[in-house]
Amino acid sequence: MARHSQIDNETLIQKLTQVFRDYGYEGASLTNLSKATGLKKASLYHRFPGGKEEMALEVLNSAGKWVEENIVSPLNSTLTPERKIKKLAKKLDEFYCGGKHACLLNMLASPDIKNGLFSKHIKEAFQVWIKSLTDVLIESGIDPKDSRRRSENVIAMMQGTLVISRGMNDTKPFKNFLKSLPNILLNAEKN
Amino acid sequence: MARHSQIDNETLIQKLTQVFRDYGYEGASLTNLSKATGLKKASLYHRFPGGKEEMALEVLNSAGKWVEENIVSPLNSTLTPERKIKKLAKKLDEFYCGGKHACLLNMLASPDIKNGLFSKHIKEAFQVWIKSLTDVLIESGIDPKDSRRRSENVIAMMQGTLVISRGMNDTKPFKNFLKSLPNILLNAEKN
DNA sequence: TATATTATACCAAACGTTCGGTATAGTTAT
DNA sequence: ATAACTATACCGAACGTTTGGTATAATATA
Repeated sequence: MARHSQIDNETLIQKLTQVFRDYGYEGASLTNLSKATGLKKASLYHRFPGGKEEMALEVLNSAGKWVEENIVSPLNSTLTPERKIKKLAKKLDEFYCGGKHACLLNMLASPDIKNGLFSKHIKEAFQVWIKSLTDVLIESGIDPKDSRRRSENVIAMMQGTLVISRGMNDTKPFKNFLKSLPNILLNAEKN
Repeated sequence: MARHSQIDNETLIQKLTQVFRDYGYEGASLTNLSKATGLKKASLYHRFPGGKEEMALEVLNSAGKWVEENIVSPLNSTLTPERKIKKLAKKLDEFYCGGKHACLLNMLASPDIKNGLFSKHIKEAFQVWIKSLTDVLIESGIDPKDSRRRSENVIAMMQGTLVISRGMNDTKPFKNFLKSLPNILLNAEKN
């Protein structure tokens, strides 16, 4: 009964995500966000009456949903642990664009932005990551405590290689991490 | 032949460092920096004529020097590899305040701030970290290629556990990383 | 026509930065 | 000894710009 949006919600969120990932919260100015989406400020405020805060929260939620559908859910499927991990690696490569993009959880983690508005989301997101992985390892027969420890290590490696890939302007660290994923998770003796 | 500084250069840089580490470049406002140092904005410009850019660069340089003196140099000493790694863990704990502070290399890594003004420094810093560690492992008898791979993994784990510790508001991940450091570096079979 | 959407113009507040000037210390000249 | 001078450290106030945010008018669709 009215005019059509000139950009659908999904791709809108996607464009916003790119800016928040590359610039962080403070660095993601409305000018940036406007340029990236092709929408003027007023239009952005029409779509997100809550302003920048709402945009960031929606971006965070959207990423959470993507992870739920593409990572967590497959990890809960009936595939063998080996196949799950292979699939995981593929999806991670897709999610982080081969290591070219930083992680939102890192870029929005500062507890000092907006009175820690994102802190809760981020904490929960990390917990989801770790739990999903842990369950797979337990299922594959690894001792629960060891499973948990390995999962935490893997999430740390993921975040760390993303940081290093960005800092060195070279996606190799992240790529290598993905390659070694199955080995680390399922075959590691120590570490 | 002039008035005394009310804050010496070293502690000044130290205070600035805290702000840049907690807020990132864009988040570190002159108001923040002023409050943290006790110097008014104009006074900060007297000490750093180049403004915020110069402050961040000095902070980066200072951190680099600290690492050189407290990390790299001990790793080049005549201690046994085991003792070096133990010392390393202690210094890392000190450097990152037990995991309570983020790493500058992560917080300033965005290639989009100031036309990538910090990119070169950050890249070099990562290379220094990795090379120093690699040399120790080679010295301890580990295959050079393997040494390099392990070192990269350790730096990734360090960055990753810092990210997670911040995101989960819990220093355990970083603390656990420090504890496992000697094992990962010297005894690991796989990963 | 009715309404969802976008564009123009605008705002107060905060941003990084600059400037005129004061306070304090050490040096020099008397 | 002391007054004049120089050099550095500091600060209040303002600079122009950009920030996030808001009216209000124009546009396009149904």
